[in-house]
Amino acid sequence: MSASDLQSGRLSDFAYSSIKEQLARGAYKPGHKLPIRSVAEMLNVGATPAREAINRLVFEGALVMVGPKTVIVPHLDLAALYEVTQMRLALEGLATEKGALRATNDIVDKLLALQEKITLSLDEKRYGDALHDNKEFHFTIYRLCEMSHLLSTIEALWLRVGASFHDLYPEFAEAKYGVHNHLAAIEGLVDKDPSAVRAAMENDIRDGYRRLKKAAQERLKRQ
Amino acid sequence: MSASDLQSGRLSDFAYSSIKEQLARGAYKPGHKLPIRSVAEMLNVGATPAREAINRLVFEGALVMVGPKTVIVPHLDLAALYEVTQMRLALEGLATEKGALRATNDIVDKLLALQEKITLSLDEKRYGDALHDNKEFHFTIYRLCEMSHLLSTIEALWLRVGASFHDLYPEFAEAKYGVHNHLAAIEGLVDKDPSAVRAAMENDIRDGYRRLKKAAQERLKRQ
DNA sequence: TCATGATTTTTGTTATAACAAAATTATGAA
DNA sequence: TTCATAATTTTGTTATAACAAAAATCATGA
Repeated sequence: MSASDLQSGRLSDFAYSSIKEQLARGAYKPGHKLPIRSVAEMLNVGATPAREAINRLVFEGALVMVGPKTVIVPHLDLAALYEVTQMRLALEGLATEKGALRATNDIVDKLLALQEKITLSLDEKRYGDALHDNKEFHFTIYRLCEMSHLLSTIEALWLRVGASFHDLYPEFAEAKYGVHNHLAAIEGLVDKDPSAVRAAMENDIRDGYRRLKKAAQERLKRQ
Repeated sequence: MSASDLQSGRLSDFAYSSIKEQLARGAYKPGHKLPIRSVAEMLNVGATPAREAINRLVFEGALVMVGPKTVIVPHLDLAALYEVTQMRLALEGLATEKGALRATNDIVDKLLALQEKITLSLDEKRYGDALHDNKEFHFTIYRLCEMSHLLSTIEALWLRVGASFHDLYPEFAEAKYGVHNHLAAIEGLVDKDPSAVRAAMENDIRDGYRRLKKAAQERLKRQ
């Protein structure tokens, strides 16, 4: 991917997406520094778009400033994980409940297909694919409420947890977590029962939180 | 206020705060355009900080892009008001519930003092002061949970509604709304009853929503 | 008067250079 | 070695100029 590939002419957006993707795939270890000029050179853009992208990610919490002139990929931080989880429960629960009644048969079919893909990916230990489809599963439901600002706020939360905890996901994903919750959510959609869908999604978020927390704690102990 | 007054050396932050303040006090009518160069000249800064501030406000939803090169102060939009209100209920409810047990006697005293100020301001028709202290009342409670990212997300929501609906506040504030809810919240804090505090705050948010909606609808009819 | 096309102006974006401040490295003494 | 201090490099920020594209204005026709 290079700057010329981007449909939007804005290099700032290109830089933003690029860094975000690197973060989401865990390309940078926690503590890794991201100086403007390095990022600019890496992406073949000027300092202005690189700076803008970095600042935006700092603002969203995906990167952190540890000094007046140093931004790094955040370290594991259980307090942050807890805070993000609480916000996720509130906002993703809201999106779920508001959108649940709008689920069509097509949506249900899409979710079922996604769940099959997820299960298959987990069986074949393709955790990256599983995580990708897991995200798509969630957002397929959240998009139903048609609240754009809510959606983008939720996305920022996913980015935040993804950036800090991505290196934990492999061991985290092994347990086939989420299958049961996802099926319960689909059932709630079919039954036109918003609060049931919400409960299922909240359960999914809480399960994920527990596993991530455990994995993070073990990681911390080992080091 | 001029650029040299700012403690943070960053002109971007100065520009951001300045525009935000203008928006919050309703200095710009909905539809007002904010071109980078005009803002830059007005604030005596270069194009870069002005651009950065505007983009940030667009990202937060306080300003909107209506064309590839035109950002304006958003028009009244009932759908947006609803969306923001739902998010406020979720996030401010969360902050309230998580922080309620940490309220000390000092906090309660501060809230009581603020409430007296609010009532006095309303009696004397100083609505600007009343709104300011109302915000301080809310955030004094929200700050108790000590979740910084949650706090800044909530602040962005207040900015968003403030920017679009500020011109409605005078007629909106006349009804002495909120007094009862605020007192109920304080009572819940004293009783160490988080869900009671949350209920009071949610009630406050909902009351405000109803009034703003009504005022907006009347305004729309009249025009 | 109104639409439509051409022209002019305005505007957002970006690369770049300069500056000040922070971060890093080197140096020195205990 | 260890710690403080000085020298050096790196870095964030900002103003500016140039460019392309959008918006506004004007002109022209019916």
